[in-house]
Amino acid sequence: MLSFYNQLTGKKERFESLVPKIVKMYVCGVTVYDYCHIGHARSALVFDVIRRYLEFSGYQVEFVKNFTDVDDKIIKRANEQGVSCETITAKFIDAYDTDMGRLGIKRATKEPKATEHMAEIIELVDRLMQKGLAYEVAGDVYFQVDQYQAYGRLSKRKLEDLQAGARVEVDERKRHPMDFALWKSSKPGEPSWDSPWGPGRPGWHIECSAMSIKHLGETFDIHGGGMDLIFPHHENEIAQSCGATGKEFARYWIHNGFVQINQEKMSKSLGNFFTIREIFEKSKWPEAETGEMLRYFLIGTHYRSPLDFSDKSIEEAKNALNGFYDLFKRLKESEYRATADEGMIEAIERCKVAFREAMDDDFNTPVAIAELQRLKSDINKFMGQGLSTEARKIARVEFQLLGNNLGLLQFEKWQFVGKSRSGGIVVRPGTASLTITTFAPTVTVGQVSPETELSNEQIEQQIAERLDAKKKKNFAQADEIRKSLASHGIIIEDKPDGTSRWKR
RNA sequence: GGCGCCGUACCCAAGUGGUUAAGGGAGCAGUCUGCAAAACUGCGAUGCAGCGGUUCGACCCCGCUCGGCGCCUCCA
Repeated sequence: MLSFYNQLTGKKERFESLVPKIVKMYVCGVTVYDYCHIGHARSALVFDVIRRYLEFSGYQVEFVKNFTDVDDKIIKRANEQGVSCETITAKFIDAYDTDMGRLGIKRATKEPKATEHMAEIIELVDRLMQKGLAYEVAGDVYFQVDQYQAYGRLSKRKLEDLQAGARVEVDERKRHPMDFALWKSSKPGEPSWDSPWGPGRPGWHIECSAMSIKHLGETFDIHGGGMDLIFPHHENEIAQSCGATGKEFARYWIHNGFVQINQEKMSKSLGNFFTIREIFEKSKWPEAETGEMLRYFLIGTHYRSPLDFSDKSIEEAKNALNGFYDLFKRLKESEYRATADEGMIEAIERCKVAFREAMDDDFNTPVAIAELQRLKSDINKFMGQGLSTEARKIARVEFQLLGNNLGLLQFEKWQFVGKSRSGGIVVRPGTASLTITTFAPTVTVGQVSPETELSNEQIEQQIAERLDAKKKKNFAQADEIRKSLASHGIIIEDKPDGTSRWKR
């Protein structure tokens, strides 16, 4: 039985969907005014894995992930560049799709945009006005926080506490300092829509309420996003939605932890972030492999814990994944013995159970991965005893099936070709706190191997020559070829039958 | 000021009131191999920041201390 931590209740709870076999899930996407960084990648990935696992568990998942395409930052960016907001948003939505695609993140079933839901947004604001939960001041509409008794139930804060520490200047026109904008009157030159309160645009929080209600209904199962959205964004969404409908909004709330650099939150204001595309561009590995390494690294830590990004962690992920792909390569080789077939089947069954237990327990991906590692090790042992060709195929399929939950182990093989070897990611730590705030992280060359690439044909040619030398017991020459290939990053593995396999 | 999180071996990282504290990476030793690689085997925290307390028993519960961080403002 699946259970996971519900931020709303502050406890790990057994999950039961509102409608049997169907899960309705809404996740806050991004504001499209810039390229996504690894923090965005983590969030998208966490919910991608959750979605995959829910599907694996037999649910049909209605997964809505929005794009915020009306916002101050977008307007600012458009003005800076002298282009329209649409130009900016179209560009970064496109970039989002590309970057997330490279990480193997599946598309949501619906990806609504705020600008396409003005009617629903206005209607929702109007409902709140009708109910006396909102008020208008000179074309702006605010939600009146103290009219919603349960305000603070998600973030576990009291209205009084919030006021005490408020660092923002209080807008005198508000009835309560924490009241937030549902509708903002537009200034000249800003995107605007007609409304009962004059031309304007929606506040940040209302779009998510409007879109989730429209696409998933007034009450739905799961709402997710980054930790930082708990307050005020999600708190406000709850207030607006419940206020308007009088019903429960999302029943389970899931929030992912941050990606950090040198123990600090990765953020634009600290200037310590890496964009996803910059990592792909600077990676010394091909795109598909880089994507899988990143994925492995990002889900190697439980989704609610912080995780520190570094070049070393990517390298570790690569080495860990290599173990699987090395095994897969050997699983493809034929064998007539079936000595250990039975044991292998047992091991696979054990792994399946353990894998599910791990994922059922608050989506514990690190443990799920550990189970796959254990299976890898088991199968290596069985292979030494003798696994039939059929058993080998079964093993490969099982890795693929379980790995699919994590979006891992789906490739036929890892192929380190077609990309120049001149990248690598290095995270340079700041030396003092003062440095860190102004520190711009650099993505630079890691391990440089300036050797020119060899084509597969060239490599095969060399290996044939070496084989020949070996047959003639000319080991000196054979070793010479091995050394030469090694200098190009090619590793040769001799098989028992005298032939060789190789890898980059 | 309010709310909250974290501190597990060289590194990453699970975990739990009572088995041998998962798994990975790196390292070392061995088996195998013409050499090598891979694989396999073994080694690696008498201890889970520190100090107290509760308990028959705590890494896990409580308190304090030290260290690091997050939210309360746009933020994945």
